[in-house]
Amino acid sequence: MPTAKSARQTTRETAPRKRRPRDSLSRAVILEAAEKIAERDGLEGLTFGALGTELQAHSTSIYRHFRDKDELVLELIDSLRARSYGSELVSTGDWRDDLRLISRLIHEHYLRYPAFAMQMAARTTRRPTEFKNVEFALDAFRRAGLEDDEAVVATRVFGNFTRAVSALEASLQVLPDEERTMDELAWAVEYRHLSADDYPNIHRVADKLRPVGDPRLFFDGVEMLLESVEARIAAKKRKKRAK
Amino acid sequence: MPTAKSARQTTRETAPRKRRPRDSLSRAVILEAAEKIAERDGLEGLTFGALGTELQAHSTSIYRHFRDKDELVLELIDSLRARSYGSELVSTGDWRDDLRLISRLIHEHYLRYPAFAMQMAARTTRRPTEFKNVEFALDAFRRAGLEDDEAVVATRVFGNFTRAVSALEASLQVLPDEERTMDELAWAVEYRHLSADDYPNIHRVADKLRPVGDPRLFFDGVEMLLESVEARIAAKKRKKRAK
DNA sequence: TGCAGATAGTCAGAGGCGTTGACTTAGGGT
DNA sequence: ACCCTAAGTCAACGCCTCTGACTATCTGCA
Repeated sequence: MPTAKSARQTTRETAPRKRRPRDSLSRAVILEAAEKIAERDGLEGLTFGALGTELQAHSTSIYRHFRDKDELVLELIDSLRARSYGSELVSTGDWRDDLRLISRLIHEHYLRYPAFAMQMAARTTRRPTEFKNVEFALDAFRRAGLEDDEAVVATRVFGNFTRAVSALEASLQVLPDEERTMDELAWAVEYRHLSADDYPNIHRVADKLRPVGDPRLFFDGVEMLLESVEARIAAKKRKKRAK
Repeated sequence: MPTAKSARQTTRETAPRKRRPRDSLSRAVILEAAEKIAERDGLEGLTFGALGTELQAHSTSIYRHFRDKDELVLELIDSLRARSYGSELVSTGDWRDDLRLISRLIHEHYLRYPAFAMQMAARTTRRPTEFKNVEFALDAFRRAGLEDDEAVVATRVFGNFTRAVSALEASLQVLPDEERTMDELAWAVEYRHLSADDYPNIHRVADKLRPVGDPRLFFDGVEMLLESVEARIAAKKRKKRAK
């Protein structure tokens, strides 16, 4: 039974796969298939086995083109990023709207590929898209009225917030359904039943508590950061006038 | 060779393990062993196999006490959390310092167990420590002068920021050394070489750019969030006085 | 024209993981 | 004294990544 050489048929359905023509595989072809799978089944569906069937090739053929899975995933992340945003990043003229725009784009991108979010957030790719983002945010904070030093810190804090919180939300989406709904229900139900003695504040606001994954929270956070910048600038102006 | 029943010796070293006495295993015992392993080898070292050897028990015995690995990990996370900063969470009297305190404690905790950081950040454990944190933050924001609705949003934003950014930093620590140093160097070197035409702002502030993982950025972010709360309260006071 | 090498695709399998179902044995209740 | 039940054990399944040997095919060179 395990003698592989036996059957050779033209049916190309039940028979053992025909050998793929030489040079029909390449990094690009593999990445395309990987993207398809990732979009369809998420990151946990992206296995060498799945890639093999998708490509109609033997799974281990991929090792001829990528050293290991990590190399494949990193490459995939960068190609997704380039495709997803980059063209839409055009200044509105208003520094607040610019920062809202870039954070929204990144947020959307992370949620579109939630399985990759953590990797995207943590790793530096050092490619044009990344440079453009930094430049864009720096420029906005400068136009807001921050000094160079302040703008650098603000850019980094803002960027870390955007990427980290987006990744957090994305990771919630990736959880198996059962766990996610349990977690979400917890806020609605379990928090309501805490005693008023031990948890007076929670007890009082239990109705208003939002689940951690509430998407509005991201934008609330962005607004808070913007407000803090505005406050700092206002303080600066007051000081100047006092002189 | 694989006949397991053969040798029975008193050496308790080379011989096949003796059966563990009944009821010598329990959730608590298993969690203790799991914590030991996690501290020593990280999360990827925490397998049922490792747990088995650590406990001198068969790996699958654990299934008598935990439904699956997820349940075990969640329980572990909460016990780590309780031990790590359950006792230190005492109000200072000042709402700002309280928020600085809790965010610092969580930040430190995440960096102490970087392998768990992402799970800790994303999952709701619905256990006392978690309730206490929410109650503590809610109370601080209320004392700052926010209304209930505002305090709820602020608590969530603040919590998401703290957990997400801490998890991001932790995940950097977990990266293989080679990749991490490459990423860090990039900020110092590569960003300096960008053209002044394409990236005028980056070019100007290149010296001041900090790597994404710079630990000060976390606390800068906390201060920005505090400032935004202060600004909102100040605005509220002004409005009141104007009446 | 034909042969040698290199190289891309194939395959079996090693070794790791979580999880399951059948088993064995020890202790407690009647 | 018995048996029943639950805790611990074990073999095995199915999935994963990755390796080393194999084999077919294409390219360059005589």
